[in-house]
Amino acid sequence: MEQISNDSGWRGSPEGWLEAAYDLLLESGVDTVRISPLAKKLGLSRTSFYWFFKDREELLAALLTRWRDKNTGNLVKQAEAYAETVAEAMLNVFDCWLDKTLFDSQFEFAVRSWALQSPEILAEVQTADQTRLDAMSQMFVRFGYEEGSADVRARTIYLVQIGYISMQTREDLAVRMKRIPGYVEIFTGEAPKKRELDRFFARHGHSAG
Amino acid sequence: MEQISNDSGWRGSPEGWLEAAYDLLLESGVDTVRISPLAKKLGLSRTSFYWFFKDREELLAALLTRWRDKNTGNLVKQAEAYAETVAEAMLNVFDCWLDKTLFDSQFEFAVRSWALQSPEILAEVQTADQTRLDAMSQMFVRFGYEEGSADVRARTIYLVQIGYISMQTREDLAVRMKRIPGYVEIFTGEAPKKRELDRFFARHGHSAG
DNA sequence: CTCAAACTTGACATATCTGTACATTTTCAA
DNA sequence: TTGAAAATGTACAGATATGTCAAGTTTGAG
Repeated sequence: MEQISNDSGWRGSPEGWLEAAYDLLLESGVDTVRISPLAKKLGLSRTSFYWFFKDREELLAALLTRWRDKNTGNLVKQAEAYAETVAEAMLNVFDCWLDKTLFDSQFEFAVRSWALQSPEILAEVQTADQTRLDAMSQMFVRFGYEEGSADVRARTIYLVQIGYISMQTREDLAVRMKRIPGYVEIFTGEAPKKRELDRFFARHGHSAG
Repeated sequence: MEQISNDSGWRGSPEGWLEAAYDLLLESGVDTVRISPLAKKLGLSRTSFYWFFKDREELLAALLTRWRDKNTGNLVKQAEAYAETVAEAMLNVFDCWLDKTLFDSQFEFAVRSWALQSPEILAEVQTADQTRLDAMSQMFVRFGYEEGSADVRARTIYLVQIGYISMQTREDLAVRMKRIPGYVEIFTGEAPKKRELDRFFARHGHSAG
């Protein structure tokens, strides 16, 4: 009855348009997410778009929902995951920064840029920030850090990542991995144990340096 | 011969258009920096713009030059400023984050968002990042930190700030001040001395909490 | 095979931007 | 006070976007 699949003979589909919109958003920002170029890209008539979406706004709203569902959810999950030590807990969070299936950095940046020109989007982003920061702060509290210290540490980790995203650097995985122990030490105040790092590296298909 | 002042009888001026463009850029991103709206805002005819600038591109280039001249310059200067201890050096850098005359955060964010849709701007931003990171890394080296550690610490400070900018939070100065000692401790690995903090707080018209 | 629903399209009406040409007004300086 | 330079405005031509409509085509279920 409610087939959402696309290989059912029809050329267009809500998903098709959404996917194309997503690509364009990441590539060059919301302002370039317009129906005409999208249609050209998909090789479809521009007006066929209106069969699936009421208007451009509805498409953008769908894009935002996609972002909300993915990034915040996984980050919170990782912050709450079981760990024996703070270092391990932190590395669980780090998983997000290295695994695209957990956290989509480019999407994140695109949405944040979008927020610049839309108060509604800004509100969404700030709600997400708060949720994420709370989850991470709680993580530190769980390991005995005092409330205020936990807050600053959670902020530091989060801000470093948001900053990293905002720098739009595309560096080698190896280069980033080399910095991981340093970050863990700065963030927790103590050096991570070798076996904690090994487990982390293994998880990301990287042999310990 | 080359009067650049604006109160010389003429309504328009390159500076007037640039200023308006700057305002709009910070408010709602590059894409909204268009000549028509600018003209409306200034109460001038749209076409009179072309007396001062060849085209829209030239206006945007001027905007970029303004950014480059301000933000990177001051940050590097603060990182190189004299200090007796690391904590003090770091607080010198922190000056940038709290003093709008030293570093324009909103401008910074707007330019970074702009980079999303323009490879040339992206290249500019990445050059700036490298210059700034180098200056801060050098700062740590000056205080005896080992090269690798200095790099990660410089990155941490910088990324936290870029992240903060990207979060677009407009919080109370008092709230931010309360976190300063925590940040210094995380970034340098040791707590700042009371008199270092006092001097910093005084500089920013804030009585020690 | 057929028919209705699912989908596609081209034409239309409208809006907003861009840059150029040229005529007009304003200002300052001789 | 007058005239050239500086600045502004009106009109035009072109590009690109938006959304609606009515008429078409494709698809799968019966």
